Amino acid sequence: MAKRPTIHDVAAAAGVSRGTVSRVLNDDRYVSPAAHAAVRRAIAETGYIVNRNARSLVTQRTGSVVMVLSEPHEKVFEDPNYSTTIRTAIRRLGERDVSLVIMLAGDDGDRERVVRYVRGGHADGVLLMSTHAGDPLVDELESLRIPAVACGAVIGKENVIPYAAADDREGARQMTRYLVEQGRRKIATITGPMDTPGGIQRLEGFADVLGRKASRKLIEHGDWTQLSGESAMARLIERTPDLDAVFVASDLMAAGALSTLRAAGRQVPGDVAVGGFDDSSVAATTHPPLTTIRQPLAEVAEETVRLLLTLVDGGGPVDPVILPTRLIVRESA
Amino acid sequence: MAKRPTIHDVAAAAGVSRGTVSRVLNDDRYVSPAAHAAVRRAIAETGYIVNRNARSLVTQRTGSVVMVLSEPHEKVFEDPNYSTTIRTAIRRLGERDVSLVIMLAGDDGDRERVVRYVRGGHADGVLLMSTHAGDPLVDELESLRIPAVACGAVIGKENVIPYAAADDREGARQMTRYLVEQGRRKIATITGPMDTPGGIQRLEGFADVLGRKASRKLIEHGDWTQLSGESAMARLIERTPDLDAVFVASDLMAAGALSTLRAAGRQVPGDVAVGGFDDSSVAATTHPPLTTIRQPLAEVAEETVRLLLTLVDGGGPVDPVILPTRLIVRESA
DNA sequence: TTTCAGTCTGTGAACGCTCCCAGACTGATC
DNA sequence: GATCAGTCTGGGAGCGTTCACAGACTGAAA
Repeated sequence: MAKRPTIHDVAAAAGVSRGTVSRVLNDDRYVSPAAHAAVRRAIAETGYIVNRNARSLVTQRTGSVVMVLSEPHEKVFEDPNYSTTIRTAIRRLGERDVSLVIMLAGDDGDRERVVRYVRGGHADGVLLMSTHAGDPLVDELESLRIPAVACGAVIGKENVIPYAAADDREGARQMTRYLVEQGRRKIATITGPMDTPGGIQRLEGFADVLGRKASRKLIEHGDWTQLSGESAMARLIERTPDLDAVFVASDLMAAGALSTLRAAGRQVPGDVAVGGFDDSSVAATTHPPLTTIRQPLAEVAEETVRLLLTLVDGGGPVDPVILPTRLIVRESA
Repeated sequence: MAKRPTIHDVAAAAGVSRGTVSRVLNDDRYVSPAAHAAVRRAIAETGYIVNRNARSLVTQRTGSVVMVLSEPHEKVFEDPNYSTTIRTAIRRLGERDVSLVIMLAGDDGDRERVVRYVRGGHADGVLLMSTHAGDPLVDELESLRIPAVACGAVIGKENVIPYAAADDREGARQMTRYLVEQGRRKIATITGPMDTPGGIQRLEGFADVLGRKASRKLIEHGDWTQLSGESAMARLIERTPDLDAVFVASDLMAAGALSTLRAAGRQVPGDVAVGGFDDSSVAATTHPPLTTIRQPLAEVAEETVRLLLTLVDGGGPVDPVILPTRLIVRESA
């Protein structure tokens, strides 16, 4: 392979200096139309491409951001929602010619690698995914003063790490209200982990609507996995056999709840109505298909990226963005 | 934030020259134990981290590889299998301190961006995912002579792009044999797209077992999506109402086939046995749970990464790796 | 005519690293 | 004590950019 052309080669081909080429490359002021045209032509002729390493060396900017997935290894991606977010982020960043590096932060070794990466100046910004409350990584990033945003709030850091998120609380209210309207009287809930915004806020929304009817014995906690949905449902029907509805804080857990109910001989929605949350891809494949709350995942991802790019460009402090959810009625409720 | 320490600072702190520090950093020969210790200590004290840009500028190596997802935008990630592959790749690469950049290659604009990225020397290698037959990107990468491997064969380029893959053909044979052993007589199949290895080879395996009984009218094609599974199944039962089994080349399509069968009033597995492929996460949530073929996805991903790193390290030509599949019996067959 | 602001261009000096070469120092061998 | 191979170290050059600055040229205003 022939050696790659450098800015010198372009300058020579265009009959101008390095400086002028650089100015054209960076859309700087003060380049005559003639010089501009000559440089453009020379770039096309030589097939020149800027060397980002050389550029980064002097600008201290990398043209890439890192997405950090803070889940224990086994769980990463278990939630199909990740896919949408990643895809959307790549696309939006790509349009701005920013590339996306993905790193895991499931254990201390991983976290150290992330910190080293960021401290090494290899990313202009950090996009946090599913970061749990108290994650030490957040403090470290904060002290490095690198632009950071989160997709979904970081509990306890809502005022430090800007974020975009779906309106979990209102979404939970929508579903709970719907169950009430359908005439359900004994409504239980299976929540997510209580150190995640989805876990906390979806329970709050549930309680907002039911008030004191949301008794402790009608609440069980899961960890977003299907298996945890199964066992939480089992505990609920054992404790309150006459419940007639359950709001499950994620579709995957709802799928688990459905199998438990089926195994227990309860008809859905005849005996028990089941409401999910997410409108993820499993929602359509369960039997019966899940009535659920759709989160505008793509929009959340887009907003997250927008926030990050604003920060990276020095666009000053930004406010969290909360996007509305929507009830999707299928057959389970 | 204080300016980041450079190799000069470390050298000064250790009382040696830049050259010696660089030698320690790169595990070069000829460094005295004393100098080595002094440098290590100085690195710890100063909190020094190498600047990869500066290093790349001279070594022409980046310490990162790019994963290219060659699917039309809407489809990327639809298949939950992506998640496993990405996660595994990140982890294995991370262990070697190689970072992973993900790019989309769904349209020409995307492809051009990928080529520019690679031509710009920003990656040491390319990991292709689900690349279709005839993708122009492959030729371009070939001409750039950058190490490239694929996760799953690239049709028509099997001898050019090394790959790791599950044994699709044998997997299809396993399932078909199983259906025959269960006493099924009229066995149909829903294939994947015929420009993908999974589409082609799973059909071949099916035909291997059934011989001339695999008549054209028992074959329908899908595009991996659930919807395509639904409609393919509808065409099959219309054309051959007395079929008693169907081998579907992916779990997602099988989920679609299940709903069509249910809507048509056929009992599964009573009237019609359904066999899937992938053992992806949907396989357990369908009703009834899918009997399917498990692909060793994580191992495939690991092998793919290993191949790539071997190439990147100049480890010479490598051979494709084919890994065995396994029948998972649940309830649908 | 002079002055001046505005426009445009070229050049040297970084950025932080690795590579290579020259040279110093060891100890063993002739 | 000279030679030599092996070990170890320092420093100059260069990787491909951007940035700051100096200087040249314009045309309009004083």
